[in-house]
Amino acid sequence: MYFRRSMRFADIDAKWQARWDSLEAYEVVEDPQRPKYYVLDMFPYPSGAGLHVGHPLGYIATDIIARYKRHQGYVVLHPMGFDSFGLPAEQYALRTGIHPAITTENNIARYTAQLKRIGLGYPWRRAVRTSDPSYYRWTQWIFLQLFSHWYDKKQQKARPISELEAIFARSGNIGVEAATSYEGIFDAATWAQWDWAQRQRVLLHYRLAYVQESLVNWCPALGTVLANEEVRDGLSERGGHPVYRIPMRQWFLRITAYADRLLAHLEELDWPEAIKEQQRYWIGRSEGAYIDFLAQTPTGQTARIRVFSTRPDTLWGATFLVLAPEHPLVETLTDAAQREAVAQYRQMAQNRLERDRLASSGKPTGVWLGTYAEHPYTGEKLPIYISDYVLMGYGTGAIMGVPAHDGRDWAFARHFGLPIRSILADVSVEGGAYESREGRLINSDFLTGLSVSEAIQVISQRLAMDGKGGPAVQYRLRDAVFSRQRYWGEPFPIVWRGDIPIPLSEDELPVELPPIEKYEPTGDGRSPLARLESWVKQADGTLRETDTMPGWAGSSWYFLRYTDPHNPHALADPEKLRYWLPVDLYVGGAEHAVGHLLYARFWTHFLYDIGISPVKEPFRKLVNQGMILGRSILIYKRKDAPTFVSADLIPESERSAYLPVRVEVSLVEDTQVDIEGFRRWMPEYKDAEFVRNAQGSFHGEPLIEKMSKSFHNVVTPDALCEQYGADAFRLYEMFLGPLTHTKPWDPRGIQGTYQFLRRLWRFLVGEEEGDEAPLQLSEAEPTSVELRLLHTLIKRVTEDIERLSLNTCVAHFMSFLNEMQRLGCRKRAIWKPFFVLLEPFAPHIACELWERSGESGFLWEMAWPEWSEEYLREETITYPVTINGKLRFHLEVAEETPLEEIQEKVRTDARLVKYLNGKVIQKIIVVPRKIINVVAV
RNA sequence: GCCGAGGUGGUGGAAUUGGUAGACACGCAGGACUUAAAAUCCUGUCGCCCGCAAGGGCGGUACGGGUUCGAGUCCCGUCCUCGGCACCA
Repeated sequence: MYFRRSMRFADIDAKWQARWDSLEAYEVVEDPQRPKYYVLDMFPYPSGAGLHVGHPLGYIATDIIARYKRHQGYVVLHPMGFDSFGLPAEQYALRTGIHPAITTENNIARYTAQLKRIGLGYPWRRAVRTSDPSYYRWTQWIFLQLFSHWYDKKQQKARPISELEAIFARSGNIGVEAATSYEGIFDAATWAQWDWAQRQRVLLHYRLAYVQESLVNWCPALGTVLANEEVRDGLSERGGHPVYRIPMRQWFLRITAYADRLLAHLEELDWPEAIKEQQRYWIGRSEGAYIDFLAQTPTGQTARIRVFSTRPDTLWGATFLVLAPEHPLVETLTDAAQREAVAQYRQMAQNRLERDRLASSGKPTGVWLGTYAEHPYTGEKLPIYISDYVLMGYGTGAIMGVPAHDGRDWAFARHFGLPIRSILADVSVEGGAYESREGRLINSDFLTGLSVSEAIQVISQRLAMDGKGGPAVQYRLRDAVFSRQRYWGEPFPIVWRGDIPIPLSEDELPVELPPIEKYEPTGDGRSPLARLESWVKQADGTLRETDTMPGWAGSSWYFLRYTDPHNPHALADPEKLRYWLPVDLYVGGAEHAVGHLLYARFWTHFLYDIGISPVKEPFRKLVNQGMILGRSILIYKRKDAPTFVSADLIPESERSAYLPVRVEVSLVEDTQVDIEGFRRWMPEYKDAEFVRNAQGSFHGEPLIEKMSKSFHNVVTPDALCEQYGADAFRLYEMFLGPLTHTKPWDPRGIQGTYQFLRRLWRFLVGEEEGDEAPLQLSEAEPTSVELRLLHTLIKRVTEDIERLSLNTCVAHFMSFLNEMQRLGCRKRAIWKPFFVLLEPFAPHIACELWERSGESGFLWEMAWPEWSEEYLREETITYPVTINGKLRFHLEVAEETPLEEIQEKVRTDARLVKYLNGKVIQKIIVVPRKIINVVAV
């Protein structure tokens, strides 16, 4: 009986899901007459493992918001699609020879079925996938736009490269303030002399998409280059293979051009402070100054070493210079006697993995070049070192060592016996550097007597005046590597003529990814596409680019495509973009804090500059859903024998004699393990001995940890939906706790929401009714108590949805049902609005109850009920009375009783005397409708 | 080390601007129905103490201070957990 009845929820699910599909209930069309709401889930990568219960947490929340907003009259866009290019499908192809397109197709089908099973109301006709040529055609198009634009710092926007060519023809690059890696200066005459190839080489330094030879993270095992964020401790994040730094020609996007804007616009975003802070740090703006030091090379020439410092005021405290080992001047500045030692150090630094560098952090290393630089004002000789604590990629790759006021410099100076010289009055630098900016300068020529901030101003100006440097701003942010030597990604719309990249024209798009037979990397760093000569070699002698784009290419603009997903003529219709953007609510995991979210912002700013995106910032409000942790079960095996012992029989002191083994959670009921199931599941233990407890059962021990296949603690939504129905599953996901918190998945807990729906069903439909039994609601007038409970519910649920407190909404529904059961209320006037309130959370059962109660129309289109304060009012208010803050008794007064009268009632209350203990009442504080506090001394 | 979030019963959590701490559930215990189990229903469930009982007292939101008539909530200090970053000049 239990089994048959529980199946009914699954039947109801199927009925309504089929109906929504056939009605296309969740497709959406723009309506300029009504307000829009765009709610978005982070783009999933369709992995082979399918969804576990952690994934849909955010999807269910946004589905509830979307349905709620729809009831409120908004035109709601809540789309879903797939980020379907990526390494896992390619690595699967390497193992199996199955084309990534097929793997991806299968995985998407599985994901889609799982998402539909949960009753998520997506407009599936709008689904996009990044690996579809009709989609990546526009990813390639955006790349072409980046390639054909440069960033004008004066106008603070991207401009067409043709305008830059016109400027160069008119006046060279003098006066051009651009985001560029070009360092030379040329005039119009020089530009006119250059041939086409030379001009292209120069322009490439200005384009927002450009190529550059650079040190990259080369991972031989994956046969590919990794982004910095994909490398952890010198190992690849995926697979944990060693990574080496080698030079390679790479595509880059000039995100640094947008650093200032990406930083400044964070202010206006309704995002969690943690994410904003991470982006601020990632962009890492720091103000300071360039300072030029002159140095004599061993051959008697003069070299200029430019350093960057955020503390130019400490110039008189500098006692040495340090260059990054890769710094281009190291070669020329090295004295013959030091050549060997320097070469060795550079060799080591280059191949040294980050892992090793971290392991030895704290112990300074470095080598003196054997030469000196001259202090720009005192002329003092400062020794020049190289050390790997100075990074080539940040600032100028050179620093002045000020040991008195920088901790790392201090450690370095101590280690090499260099002088430590404070330039701040009354400061001790014996035990360590004084890094605070408090104090007055001493021994600093024209800076002496100034405060730190004054001195920074003065020296910065003075350096600029003297031609020895000047104020400067540096960013931690680097340009983003945009090349991947992989197959399963977007091909570049680029061909090469010699060393010059040439963009294809728009009408040649999309450049389709050709089929290949071997997925192995070529081993020399090029992508598998390089083997396809027929594809690479063009009739005109040019060669196709064989790199493909990284995973974040397609995901940096997908939210734009959803507004007009099948438009063959444009990225999207401008009208539709204007209607839908920005995204009003974006929900996803915090792991995308700096990667995806920064790139998507960058692309949107760029597309805004060139008139495509109507907004600069794509995501107005962002919410990070918390992780759902799994509950693993450990059972204990004797280390010395194939014997498992029930966990409750092992005292703490004997634990060390046992080895914990994780059991597949589906073989466990609470902590009790199905031994036969375990033997079948893990045949290597099929003959093991199991020691049961006195009750004859065998127990494991629970452990809360990340949900992962390797921990055997994965719970999938599919089985839960079959057993309890999609609605119980949805409610439980929400009931677990606040959306943003990390929380464990307790498999027993779903009983609670399941029980709630069963009680609701039994209360309204009845115990043993047949499948088609209608719902007999009473037409009687509701009482004031019933109305008060209903309107309280409306108010609570509405307010809680608004602040995304969905767990408390579920609790309110439960309390409401408890009350109605107690009152025996089955009145239509009460339950009809309830069904609307319930629909966003439990759409299947709500729709079924709505239909059975004889209501017409589609429940999901009904207006959201509004509460009315007049029903919330009670005739009497029960005040808690506290004496000096301690709760003593309750006092009931009529609603509109004046303050004085309430105070009088308290003062004369017989119960008061007993608690006063002879104390004298000082005053009586009445907080209207809340509390009464008697102050007595 | 730095940045961010957090610490409330056996468990997940609630308490929206300072106003009855522990809502709503899970689990557990006891009971009803049943030959029995499942399912369902009822009762209890922060700790300690007094009472046969109804009921009452004291303590309690990581720890130590403070502000306030009143603090889980605000302020100062300490400890712990989780997430992120890591030689950024």
